[in-house]
Amino acid sequence: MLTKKQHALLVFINQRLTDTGVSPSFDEMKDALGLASKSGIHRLITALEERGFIRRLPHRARALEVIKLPEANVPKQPIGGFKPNVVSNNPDLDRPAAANTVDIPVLGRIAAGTPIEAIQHETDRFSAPADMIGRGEHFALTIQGDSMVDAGIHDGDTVVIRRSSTAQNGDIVVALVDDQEATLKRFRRKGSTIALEAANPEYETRIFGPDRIKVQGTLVGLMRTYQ
Amino acid sequence: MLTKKQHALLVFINQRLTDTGVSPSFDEMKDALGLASKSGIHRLITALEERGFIRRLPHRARALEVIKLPEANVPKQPIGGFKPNVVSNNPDLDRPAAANTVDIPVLGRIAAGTPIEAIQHETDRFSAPADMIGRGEHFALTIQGDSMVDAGIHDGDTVVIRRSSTAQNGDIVVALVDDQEATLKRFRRKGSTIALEAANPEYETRIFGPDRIKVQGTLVGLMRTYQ
DNA sequence: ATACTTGTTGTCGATTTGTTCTCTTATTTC
DNA sequence: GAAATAAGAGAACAAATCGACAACAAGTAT
Repeated sequence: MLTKKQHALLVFINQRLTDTGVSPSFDEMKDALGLASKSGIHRLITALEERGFIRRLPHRARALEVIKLPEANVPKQPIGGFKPNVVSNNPDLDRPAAANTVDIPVLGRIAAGTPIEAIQHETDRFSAPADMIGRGEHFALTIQGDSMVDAGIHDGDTVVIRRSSTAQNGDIVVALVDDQEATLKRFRRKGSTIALEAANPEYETRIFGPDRIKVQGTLVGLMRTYQ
Repeated sequence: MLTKKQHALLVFINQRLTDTGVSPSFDEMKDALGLASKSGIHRLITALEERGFIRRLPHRARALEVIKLPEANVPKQPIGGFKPNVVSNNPDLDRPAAANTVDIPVLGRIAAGTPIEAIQHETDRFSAPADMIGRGEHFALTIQGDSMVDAGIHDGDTVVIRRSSTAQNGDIVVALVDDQEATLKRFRRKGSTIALEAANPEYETRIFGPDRIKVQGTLVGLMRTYQ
């Protein structure tokens, strides 16, 4: 899963994080790996993020977070090492995700109105109540736009989606149109075409040939925070 | 995840909070970090809040709360350390289990339409994401009726309420009318009267004298499950 | 041969940090 | 309740630190 360099960097980042609580900067990482420039680090970080080992806030300094470690039993037991009262240096990792919640990734924003872009990388994590999650793979998205207001889905809401490539008539789904735009709409199959209906009279229902639409998942939950 | 300064400030705030139970003021933080001005503190606080380490009440003095600490196992065990009859003033931190959730009671159903009855006893428990919960006591209710649909609150939704006896104009609140009926409505004070507005043209706004209404809490979150 | 990983150099713009000041809002005090 | 004081919010400026990225070269495994 990881190359040596990627692994080495991940271990270093984790080390620093658990030791000091402060993310290393690109320069510090560069020195730690004995490189002459930060560019290599940049690529390694991108790769680690892509593979889901770390998360970072874009355009923020020292904003790295390790979200999982490679299964490898990194023999990190420092020889005389002992860890005072700390079971793990990364509680988020071993906790089988709290009794009644399931930790799922937030994969970005999705247009309820005019589609913006396909689903991106993980941008955050989110704990959803277990009873909202059935079996299968789930993820969350943040709603942008108001095309689904009549279904009680407002701008800024977070929706929980169960990954699935099929849908029943009437389901609200995340659909990928022409492998390009992802949008949240009500799914309806009409004869040999597929209609994506908004839940807002100001938006029109769009009808496509079945080959232009790929269902990414179906809506299973919604959360909103006021204030 | 944090820069040195952010980390240093977070540690300081946590220190003060666990030592004295009182948030440090911006000036005290400024002195603690050896700065000449509070502005820097302001930005650091903003960054910490953005990263989810602290929470604060806007426009309130000394209203900080640490909601998580960096993974670092800061060896903060005061040498002869002992904790005076306080397990911790920050339950969120020692609770080893529940990741980012807070367990709150569900106190029954509430009418969004015609009020049914006052809030009953606990009927269930519910795990809400921590970021939905601010400070204070919270509880959940299940919505019955459709008087708030235009606010995106539908029949069957679960709402999270922060217990409070006051509300700002425009807040959605749980109001007890004549000590009898509990209802979820938008709160608006008009002169010496209180208006409870539905978010559905089919329902009328009801206006009461201030002595007939008791605010029970304000709406802070909403969850819905499809399927 | 081809694709991928790794190293390096160097540029450019963004973020972080420290300061000074001004304003608005809370909290106290009289 | 009014005035005085304490806090917090935030704009503006400068300097240092940082991260994003393009381009080119070299090593490696398929």
